[in-house]
Amino acid sequence: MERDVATLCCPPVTAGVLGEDDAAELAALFKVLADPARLRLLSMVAAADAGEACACDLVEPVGRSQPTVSHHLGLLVEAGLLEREKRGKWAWYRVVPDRLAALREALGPVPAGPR
Amino acid sequence: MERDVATLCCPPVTAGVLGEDDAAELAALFKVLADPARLRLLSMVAAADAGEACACDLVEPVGRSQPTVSHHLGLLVEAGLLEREKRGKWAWYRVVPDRLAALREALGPVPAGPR
DNA sequence: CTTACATATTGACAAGTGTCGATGTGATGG
DNA sequence: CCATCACATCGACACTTGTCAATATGTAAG
Repeated sequence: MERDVATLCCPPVTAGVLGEDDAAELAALFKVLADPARLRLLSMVAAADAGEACACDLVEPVGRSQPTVSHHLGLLVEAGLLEREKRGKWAWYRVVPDRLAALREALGPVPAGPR
Repeated sequence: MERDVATLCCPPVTAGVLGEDDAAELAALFKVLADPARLRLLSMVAAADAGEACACDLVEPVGRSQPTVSHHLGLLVEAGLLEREKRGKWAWYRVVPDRLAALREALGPVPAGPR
């Protein structure tokens, strides 16, 4: 069984020097976002009608083969960025907003907090 | 000359479906963050005393060879996340906060605005 | 059961990437 | 000049990764 990325996450980058382990964990998360196909899939699910999208509706617009799309969706789920629910023969995906927020905070503290 | 990543950046992921080109550009940026050594270097420069750090002080703590560190710093500069200034025989690096902020916003709109 | 369909898994391969040793480039100091 | 130091570039190599065709798994319909 390989390293599970989806557990916790994200000591902020701008505050303090990251240790090798924290850095590796964060890097693994960014690696999931470091692919055009995955970013497009993520945005497609985020823009879907009821907040969820069927895999069957993602294959054609993303312009990759069905196995490739399934592979990318699997990585996004493993990283905790998407949730999968199987209904009948279809697989439905939703974004996990908290996970995205955590990633965002890892890039620095809140932008401009009122004091 | 290859694709320069440091020009503009970042149509947000959560609003609308990304096109292949925008996705590729964003992915290229995330790819730079998708490495433990680079994340550590970034955090080290961010945590440096006067807001800048000499490359000579980064090699040992990051635990990689000098050429490897130079390579990673070069990628961070090319991505616009760091600025380099040569003074004498030393190279000094500063973070580019706007660039980090842009990346953060690409992960979604502002977290939770007071209504 | 059989067929059809949606999705996941496997195997294979080309391309990309992190790493280091060796070497190149410039600046500083004798 | 010549030696030294800081940094960048080059060449090579092991390892990772995105991709697809083929196949397996599982569900629904007849």
